[in-house]
Amino acid sequence: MELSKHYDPAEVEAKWYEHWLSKNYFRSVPDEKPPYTIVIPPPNVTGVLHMGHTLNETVQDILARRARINGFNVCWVPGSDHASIATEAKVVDMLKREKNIEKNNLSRKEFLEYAFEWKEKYGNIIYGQIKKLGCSVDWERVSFTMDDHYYKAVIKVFIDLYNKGKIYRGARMINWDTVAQTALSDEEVEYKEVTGKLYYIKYRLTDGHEENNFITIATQRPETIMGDVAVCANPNDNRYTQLKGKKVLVPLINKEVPVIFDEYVDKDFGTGMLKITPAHDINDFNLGLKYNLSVIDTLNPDGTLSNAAQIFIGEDRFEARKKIVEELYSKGLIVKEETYTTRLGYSQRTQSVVEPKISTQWFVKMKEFAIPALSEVENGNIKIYPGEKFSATYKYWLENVKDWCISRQLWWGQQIPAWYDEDGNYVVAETEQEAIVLYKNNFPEKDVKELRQDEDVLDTWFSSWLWPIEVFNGITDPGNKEINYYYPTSVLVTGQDIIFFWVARMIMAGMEYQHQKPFSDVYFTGMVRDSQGRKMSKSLGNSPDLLLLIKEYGADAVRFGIMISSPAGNDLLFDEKSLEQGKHFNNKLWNALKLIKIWHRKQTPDSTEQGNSSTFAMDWFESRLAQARGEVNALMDQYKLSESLKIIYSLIWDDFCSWYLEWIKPPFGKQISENEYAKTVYFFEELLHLLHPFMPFITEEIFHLLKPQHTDLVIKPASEINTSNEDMLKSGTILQMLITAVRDARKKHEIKSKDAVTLFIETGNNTTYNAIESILLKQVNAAEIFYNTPAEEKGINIVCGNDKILLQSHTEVDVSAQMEQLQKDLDYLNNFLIAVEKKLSNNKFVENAKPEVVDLERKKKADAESKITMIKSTLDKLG
RNA sequence: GGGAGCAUAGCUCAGUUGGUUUAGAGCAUCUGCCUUACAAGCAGAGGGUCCGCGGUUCGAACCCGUGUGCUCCCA
Repeated sequence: MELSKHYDPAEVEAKWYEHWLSKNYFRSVPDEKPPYTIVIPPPNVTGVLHMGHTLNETVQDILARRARINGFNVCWVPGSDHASIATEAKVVDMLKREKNIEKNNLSRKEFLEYAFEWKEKYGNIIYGQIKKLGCSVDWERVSFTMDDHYYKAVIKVFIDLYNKGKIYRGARMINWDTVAQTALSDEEVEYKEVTGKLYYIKYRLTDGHEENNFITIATQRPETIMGDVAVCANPNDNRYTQLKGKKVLVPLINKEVPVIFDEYVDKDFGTGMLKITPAHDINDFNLGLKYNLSVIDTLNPDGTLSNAAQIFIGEDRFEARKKIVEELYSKGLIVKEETYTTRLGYSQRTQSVVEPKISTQWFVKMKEFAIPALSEVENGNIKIYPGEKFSATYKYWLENVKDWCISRQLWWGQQIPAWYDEDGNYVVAETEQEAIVLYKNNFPEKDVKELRQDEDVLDTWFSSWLWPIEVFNGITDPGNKEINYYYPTSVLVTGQDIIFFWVARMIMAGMEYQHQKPFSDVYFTGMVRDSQGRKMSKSLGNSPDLLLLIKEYGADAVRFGIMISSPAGNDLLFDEKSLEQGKHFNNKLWNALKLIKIWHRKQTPDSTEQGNSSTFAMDWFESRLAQARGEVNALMDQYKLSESLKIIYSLIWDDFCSWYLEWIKPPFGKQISENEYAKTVYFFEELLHLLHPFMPFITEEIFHLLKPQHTDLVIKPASEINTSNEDMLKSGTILQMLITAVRDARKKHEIKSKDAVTLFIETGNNTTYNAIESILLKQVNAAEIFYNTPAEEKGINIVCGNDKILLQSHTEVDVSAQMEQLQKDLDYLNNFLIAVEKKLSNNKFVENAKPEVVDLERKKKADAESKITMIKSTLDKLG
């Protein structure tokens, strides 16, 4: 079969993925082998995979494929997340745009039908991308956080925690998203620094009717003055003590409110006088509780002013601010305004300014959950990679954790199983029937036939925190065979940005319901940025389309590119150059295959072997391979994936292609022996196996093109690692250094590669040269080598290690250039010798340093001295 | 404002408990090659005040202190 000039990934990748699926290689059922379990961090069904997902899934696939090769029963569970707020927003938007339907005009049931349609469409897009990328997930286990059993699990957990007293309902200051019109948890608020204005507003005192009898209060939010219920100063602030017992009028609406005193007020901020608006500020709310003040909520859920505001009713809060400022100015009630830098909270999902709001919501008590979640990480039961960076953050959050607001004023999600009567009394139960029974028991005096279920749904994270358990039905069917086998999972691979949202809460849920950690290791990937270090975002347009990248470079090259530039835990600066590097690597592998296939047609019996040189090449590479495999294993165990890939890349490109294949290559017109051929094929297979987790498609393809196989690479067990022979490795290095030194000299003296040269080598290391001689001859195009024989004519002098080489050729050599080079070497060595001698002449060093360190310095000294002698004698001869 | 981390070649990063020659890799750069697997290639080369300052030590990229700059998390 004729192999094409360049490797073409598209067809190959589709073919092998189909094949792997048809053989059920990714299917996992519990058996006697040790399990290796990964649950995918479920992508939101809001859209498509971005580069962050790509990095994540690639890392997981590498770990999964490696574990599979290493004899584990690998189970990688795919799935997606219903992403309550984000998806509902997208569906609402789509309905409006495409169908001209307002959510308000739909029933809950109708809306959910549209939402499920959306989920089908986008869920499938995501799964298609995961396939294209080559992910070895078990497709019979696709899970979704709104699957029937999953839904039941979430409800079951809610009821359980409520009954345990760990969930409660109450009015609290929460974060309100005026666009999505729902409560948010503290974690869903992002703070940004912005420049605002501080308005100094006059509040008139009620007694004494003189015009200028007023106090001035600074506020950033003049639109909330209608919700003021008091003004407050520090009791130690002498400027205001005479106001005790007085009242002031709120501007524009002329409402009378008292002046109160509390040490909370900062005397130095603004005028030292604070307006108290309990409905719109958490601190004001707390003061309100302390002094028994009323709460006047002047905002509607959509951020417009409510009836309670009395003026500008229905105006948006920011519009209202402008108009109120105008009106205050026109009435002479603003003293001044200042620019002021402050931090504002924005909704993670809608990017709107979050409104602090008093609202009755459901909360999870977090303090108790935090204790085991913290100790599992602190006692090393769960290991975080990279550790130092995130353990402290994790600990801080858990030690300062606040209660978790879990109710959302949305439809897309698990509806809260609380049932209310008309007076607001409620019970918590899975079904209405159960609720009625419970209700009759709890409220025997009432006669109610119908209860109304809570309209709200639960926070998405309240479902995804059960992910590692419920994908195996661990909540709905506790102690079943699968959860017992697969749990705890082996590793969680995710982004550092969801350490609190998800990682910490999964540990909490795991400890609560399985009494065991959900995963042994957590591997945090960095964030994917563009090559200039900017975050990838739609607005910047710097987020590439995964499928287009795969089309252009192939999935293997995408995987290569993203992994080679992705140091553990660090952000990844995505650059298509690295994908190109991956594509070139594909081509390199392809060409190595082509070369070996050419040899295949021209084998001869073993008796005509190339002799010592091929034996050396094979023995050396055997050792080099063993060494590299050991390094890769050690790195992989520490999740240093990028470094592992670099080692494999260099092993294949440099050691195998550039050195080994050239060394074993038969001379022009000659043929390779059967033994040499078989060995070379074996090496290539081992290399493909080592690379397979990173680049699964091309490795499987070449593995099969190399020779007829009884198995597929994807499931072929890894062979034992042989020990590497240190002497052999050393000899290999000497040979490489010699070749490079001679080639360098040839180039510097412009000796054409076609001109054969003669080498005179002065060395004490004849055994090594015996083994490597024919390779050396071939690699530097030398006709002959003489050992320890004085040369009659002049030539180019080269110092390599402890040996001296004289190179003779037909080309006229430039003596001065040679001397210059030698002088440079001599200077370097002299300086080096001075440094070593200084060390050795220092008594304290000789006395205090470890003996082996001192010996090493002595050896360095001896080495340097002998080299210096060698160079000097050469220079003398030349001069 | 509180906390954490980082600073090594033009870029992105390695550098294991302080001593393996005067610090390594990939990419980029420069030079020479269409050499019978590969120009998506081969061969070779250049490139560093290890952020500044001070300290500990016989010895510091590495440990300690301090300054500067950047990043992230939390309020």
